[in-house]
Amino acid sequence: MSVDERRGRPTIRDVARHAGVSITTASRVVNGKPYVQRELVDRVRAAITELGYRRNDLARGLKVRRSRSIALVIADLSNPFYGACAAAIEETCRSRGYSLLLCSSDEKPDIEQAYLQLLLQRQAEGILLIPTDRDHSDLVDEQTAGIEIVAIDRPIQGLATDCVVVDNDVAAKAATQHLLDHGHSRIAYIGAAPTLYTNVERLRGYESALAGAGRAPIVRMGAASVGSARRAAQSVLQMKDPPTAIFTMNNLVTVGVLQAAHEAGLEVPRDLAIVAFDDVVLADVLRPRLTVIRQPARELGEAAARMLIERLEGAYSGVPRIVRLPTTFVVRESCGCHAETQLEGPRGGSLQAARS
Amino acid sequence: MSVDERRGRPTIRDVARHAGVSITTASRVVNGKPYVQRELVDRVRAAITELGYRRNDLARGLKVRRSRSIALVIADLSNPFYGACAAAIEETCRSRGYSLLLCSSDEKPDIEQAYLQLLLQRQAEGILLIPTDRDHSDLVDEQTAGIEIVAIDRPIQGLATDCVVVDNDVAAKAATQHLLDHGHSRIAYIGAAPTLYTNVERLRGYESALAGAGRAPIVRMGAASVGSARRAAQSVLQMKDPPTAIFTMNNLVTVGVLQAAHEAGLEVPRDLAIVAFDDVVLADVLRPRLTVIRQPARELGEAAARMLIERLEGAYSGVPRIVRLPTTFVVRESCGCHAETQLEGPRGGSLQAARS
DNA sequence: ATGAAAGCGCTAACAC
DNA sequence: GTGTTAGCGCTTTCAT
Repeated sequence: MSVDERRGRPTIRDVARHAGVSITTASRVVNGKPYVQRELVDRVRAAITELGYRRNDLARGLKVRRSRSIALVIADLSNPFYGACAAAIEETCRSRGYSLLLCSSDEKPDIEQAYLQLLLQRQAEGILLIPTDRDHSDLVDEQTAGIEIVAIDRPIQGLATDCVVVDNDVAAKAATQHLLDHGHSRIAYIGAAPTLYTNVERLRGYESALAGAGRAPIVRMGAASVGSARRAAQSVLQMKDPPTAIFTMNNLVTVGVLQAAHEAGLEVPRDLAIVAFDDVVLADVLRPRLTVIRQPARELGEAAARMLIERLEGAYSGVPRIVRLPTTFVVRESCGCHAETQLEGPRGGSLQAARS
Repeated sequence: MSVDERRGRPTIRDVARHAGVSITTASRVVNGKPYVQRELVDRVRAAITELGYRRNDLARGLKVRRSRSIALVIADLSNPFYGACAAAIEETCRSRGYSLLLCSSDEKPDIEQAYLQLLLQRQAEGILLIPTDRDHSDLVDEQTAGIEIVAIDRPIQGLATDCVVVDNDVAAKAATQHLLDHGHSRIAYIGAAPTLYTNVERLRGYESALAGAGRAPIVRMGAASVGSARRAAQSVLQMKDPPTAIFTMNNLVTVGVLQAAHEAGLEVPRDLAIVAFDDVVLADVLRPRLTVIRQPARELGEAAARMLIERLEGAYSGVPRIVRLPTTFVVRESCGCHAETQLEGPRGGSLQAARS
C-alpha cells in the first residue's frame, strides 16, 4: 500500500499523485473540463476508478460557495397530500441538480424556527416552506441576507415571498353551491385551526355561497385531528335542527366526519350529504362514493420547486409571485348525485397578482 | 459599513474582528467551549447577533470530517406507509442531531444507483435504504470504505447490512388461517412484483397456511399499481370456480381489489371475504370495515434510524442485525367477523439472527 | 496544455 | 485564558 492509499477516502490529491499529474489537471478531469491531453485524461480516470475516488461535494461547495441543496420544511409527511407534494418536489430538485434536505415541522412553530436556523447553518440555498401558523417577520433579515424562500399551500405571514396555493375559496364556494343546488339549506362546515390560511379561505368560500342563497352558516372549528373532527361532527349532528349536509375542510376532517356519520347510523347521502376538500385514497370504493375537491398536490410541489430554482439561478428576480392552482371538483355520490363527473375548477394556474 | 461587514454572510473571522478577539476565541464562544472570560464571551455574543453570524456547517464538516447528515432513499413518498416511515425517521434523526437528505428512487434501480453515488459525494455518513429489487453487491466497496447502510422493509440483496422488517410470513399465514377458519377453501393471493422480498415472504405465509389445510393456492402476481391489481382481481373473479376470499398483498392492491369487487357487484364479505396486508386510512369507515394486518410503519423507521446512528457513533459495530417487528392483525368485518379485535402478532421485535 | 499557489470558513494543536 | 498557525478537499486565477 503506497502513501497515497492510506487512511480514509482518497482525495483529489491522491488521484493526482497516483496518476502522476498535478492537482489542477486531476480536478479538470474530475469535472469534465477541457484542455487536458487525451492521455492524461485516461491516466486520471484510471486512478479514479482504481482508488475509488469520489469528489467531496462539501469541500467543493465551500470553494464555489454553492451548496446546491434546497430544504423542504413540511408540516406532516404522513399526510398523503403532503407526501405527494414532497415526492414531486424531490423529483424536480433532483432533475435540476439539487439535493433535498427534509425537515418536518409537525405544524409546531418552535420546531420550524429551530429548523430554519439549522438550514441556514447547513448552507441551504433556498427553502421550500409549508409555514406554521405564526408570524414570520423575523425571517426578513435572512431573506435580505440572500436566502430564497417559497411558500407552499399557504402564504407566509409577515414575509413577502413567492407562493403557490390552490383556489381554496373558489372551490369551496362551488362545492357549497353544489350542495345548495341539491336543495340543502342547512349545510355545516367543519374546519381545522381557525386562523390557518387554508381554513380561512375555504370558510370564506363556503360562507359566500351560503350568503348568496340567504342561508345561515353552521361552523365548527378546531378539528385538528380525526378524533376532534369526529367530535365536532357529533356535536353538529346533535343540534336541535341538524344540518343535512356537511362540508369537510381537509382529509383528516373527512375521516372523522365519516366515522361520526356511521356511528349516528346516518345514511349518506339520504340523511346526510358530504362534500370533502382534498381527495382520499378510498374515496371511490366507499359506499356511497365520496364527492371531493381534488387538490393538485404534485403540481403544487413542482411549481414551488421550479419557482425557487428560478430564483436561485437568477432566471427570475422580480416581485413575489403568487400562483393559484386550480382544483378539480370530483362529483361522485356522497353529495346526492349519481354519476361521476370531474369539473375543472375555474381559472387556470396562471400567474396572478395577489388576490384582492 | 466597516470592512468586516462587506459582501456575503459574515464569517467567524468577521465576528472575531468585530469583537476584538482572536478567531479561536470566537470559535470557542460559537461552540460553547469553556476557557473564555465572561467579558469576552459577551463581546463575541454581541458581535454575533449584530452581524447576524451563523456558523457554516459545511466548512465545519470539512474540518471535523463529519457531515452529520444521513440519507434516506425511499421507494415512494406518496405511499402513506412510507410517508409515516419517513416522518418517524426524520424525527429520530433530528433528535440525534443529524440532518436528513431525502431521495426517492421510485423503485427504479438506476435512479437508486445514481443517488447512492451522489450521496457518497455529498458526504452522507449513513444511508437508510428501502432497496429496489436488484443485486446490490456493487456497494460492498463503499461499505468497506466506511459508509454505513441500514435496510428498511426489505433486506438488501447481495449486501450484509443491518435491516428492519416486519413479520411478513407469520402475519400472512395467520391472516390466511383466519380466512380458512371462516370456512373458505378457495382463497386467492394478489401480489406485486414476484421477486419483491415482502411479496415473497407474504406469499410464503399464505401458501404455508393453505398447505396446512390441504387447499390449493390461487395466485396472481405483478399487481404493481391500483389498476393492475384491479385487473388481477377481475381475472381471478372470472375463474370457473372463483375464490370466496382474497388476501391482498399491500395497500395499492387492496384498493384495486375493492374496486373490482364493487364492479362485480359482489357483497363483502358474503360473496367475497377480504383481508388486507397494510392498513389504509378509511379502512374503518368502509362498509363493511376492512380487516387488515397493520404494519408498524413509524416503529420501522425509528428502529432503522436508531440502528444506523448506533453504528455511526460506534455504539454497535458487530455483525449485521436483522430486526423483525410484529404486525397487528386488526379484525374488523370484511373477513366475515362481526366485532373488532386487535391481535398482537406473535414474536416481539427482538433482535434475531438472520432468518432461516 | 499544465501546474503552483492562494484561499473558501472552520477547528484544533500548540505556543504564549 | 488567549492567539497563531496549519490544514480539511477543493477550485481557480495566473504563470509557464
